[in-house]
Amino acid sequence: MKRKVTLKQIAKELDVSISTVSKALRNSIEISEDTRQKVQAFAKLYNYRPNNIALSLKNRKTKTIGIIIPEIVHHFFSKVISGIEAVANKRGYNVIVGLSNESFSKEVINMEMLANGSIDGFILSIAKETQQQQDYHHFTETIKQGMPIVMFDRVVNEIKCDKVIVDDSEGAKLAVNKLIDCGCKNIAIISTKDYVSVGKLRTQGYLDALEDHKISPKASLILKVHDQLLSEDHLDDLEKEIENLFQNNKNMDGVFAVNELYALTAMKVARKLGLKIPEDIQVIGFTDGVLSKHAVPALTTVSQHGKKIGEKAAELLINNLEREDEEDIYETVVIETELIERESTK
Amino acid sequence: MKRKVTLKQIAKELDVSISTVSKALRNSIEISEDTRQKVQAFAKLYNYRPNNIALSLKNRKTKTIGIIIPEIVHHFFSKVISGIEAVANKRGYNVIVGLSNESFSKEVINMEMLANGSIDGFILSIAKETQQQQDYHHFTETIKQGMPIVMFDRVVNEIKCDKVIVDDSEGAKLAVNKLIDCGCKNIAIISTKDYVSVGKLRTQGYLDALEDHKISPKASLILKVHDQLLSEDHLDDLEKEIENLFQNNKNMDGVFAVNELYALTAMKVARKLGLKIPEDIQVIGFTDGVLSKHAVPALTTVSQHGKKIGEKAAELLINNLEREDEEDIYETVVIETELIERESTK
DNA sequence: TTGTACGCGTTATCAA
DNA sequence: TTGATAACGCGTACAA
Repeated sequence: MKRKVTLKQIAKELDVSISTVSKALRNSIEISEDTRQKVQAFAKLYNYRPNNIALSLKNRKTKTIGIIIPEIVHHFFSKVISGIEAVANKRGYNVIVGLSNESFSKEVINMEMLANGSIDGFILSIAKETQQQQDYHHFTETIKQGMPIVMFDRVVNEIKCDKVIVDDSEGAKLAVNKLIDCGCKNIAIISTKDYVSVGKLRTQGYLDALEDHKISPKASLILKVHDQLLSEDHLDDLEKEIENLFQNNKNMDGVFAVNELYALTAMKVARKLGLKIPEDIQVIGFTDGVLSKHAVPALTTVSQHGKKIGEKAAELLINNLEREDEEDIYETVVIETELIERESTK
Repeated sequence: MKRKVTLKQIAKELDVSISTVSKALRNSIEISEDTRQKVQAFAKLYNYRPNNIALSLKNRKTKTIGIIIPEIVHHFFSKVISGIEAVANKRGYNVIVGLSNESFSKEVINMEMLANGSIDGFILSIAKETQQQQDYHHFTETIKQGMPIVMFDRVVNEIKCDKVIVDDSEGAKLAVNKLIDCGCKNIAIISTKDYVSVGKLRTQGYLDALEDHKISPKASLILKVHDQLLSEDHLDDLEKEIENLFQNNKNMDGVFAVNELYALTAMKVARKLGLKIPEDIQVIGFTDGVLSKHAVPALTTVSQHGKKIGEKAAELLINNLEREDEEDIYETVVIETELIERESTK
């Protein structure tokens, strides 16, 4: 087992100085053709590669991007990562991932670990717990120390930084308008508690769409699910809540759900109650993942274009990192949502 | 925007030497109570944290693990990552992710980038193209340079390193036995071309199970799909191939598919042909992802316990990294598969 | 054409 | 009790 070869070792072996080796490898004209060839041959033989860590230390930049997301086993976040990764690699950056598991403290710890020199900047989506506690000091601290942040999807307005979002309320409107166009009169929404920013915004879009059509919202048609129910272990409880919604609103003929799981569960309940989709009740979800595509019937959804979000976020971050002038001009990029019509609507 | 504070700055500010500061912060008994307090207070005020990169350079270890996987938008791989991440973080390691996109060259490039000092060791699953070309020099090179590798799921026997696998052929047997027990007489397998190791192994398990029950395999019941068809863009072609399978085997009453997508597509085709599941035909898939759980009917699958695979892989790697003696004793850990019975079987 | 010295941020060793 | 120095690996300005 031979260690990675360094400049020093090559220098010693060839009986020249370290800097000669360094220059020779970088094809400096200062070095004679002769020694250059010799050094390069030797380096090739031993498969020399400059040590990234040493370069990072010297250049005071690591060429790696830190990503903090709440959860990786999630189609949307995976898509975003793959978008970030694609752009990052193309521009010579690596990607390091930290998971917050929706926990505030894990988010803070993870960011601290990475902020101490491991990365050049962050791309992140905020943990639910952080949104709930509204404690954002770790973001302000990080930014103050000169490390840029790009937030996506779940963002916080108070923090000044680049952001990539989808227009959640607009996307929701798109969905609800579609349901109305398809003849639905009593449309329910299955959303999350309000502190989850996207849940709140999508609910707003739902209300706006109703208002635009002069339909007055009914409280009983608005279900704000406790988000613990998103976990795999509480599927039954989620089902029960949604079944209540159905039972309390016998005339319901449309459902807009703020994520795939809620939508699929709604379809399941409907089926159980003997309702036909889309004949008796139409369903639209948010987030275009595999579940929607392969559901039966295939689910009409609002697509967020996760990969594009990731790409854009990476671009913003890297542009910022490589910008010469140190001006703080922050952008908020809105990625268009798109209604993907499938079989769960008429 | 103030830069991260360094020992040097603290030293200058307090008019002491760098090493005094360093020692004071590490509670060295060499330092007087007085200066220790002073330094610590100052450090706290300015939120001093040692620079990871400098530590890495000095200690010649980075405390980060490199992961190379073919694809992240995939429930199984996401699960594995979350398992790795959990163990890694608990033991003070970070995780850096590279995607090969099933491409040989991307796999090589990604590994080269990370191997040059950025990480202490690899956890990886091999790209399909690499399996096809059977060019493994980048693995041997890496290992030779003293950087340990742990392979999972898609492994290659020729390389000496730790491995975490599921017993693919045993899992497949489990599934096919179940189908036989449930009364199936004509069981098809939908697999991949043989160069994909797991496809080959699962096919072997299928054949073994048949043989155990003295059922002679029929060539027409064995479909080896071109794996480009796994991509989202070729769903229609996949469907067509599977439909042919059904048409050519009218008496087929069971299907074992080596992944979720093939299984779901089989169910779709069955439905299209008017076959009832599980009454007319029973289906079992491999990989227990979200698709299986939320399919209609819910799919019986062989679960690989992806998270556990990741955890085990991380353990093996870190144990290796932190082992004092430099012995090369490599383990191959087999994670038990488990048959999760749902509604697609009787 | 080649080599020396310095600095990136730390820590360990040894000297004061 | 404190400080100077070397070392980790690299690149570069400057000296020889």
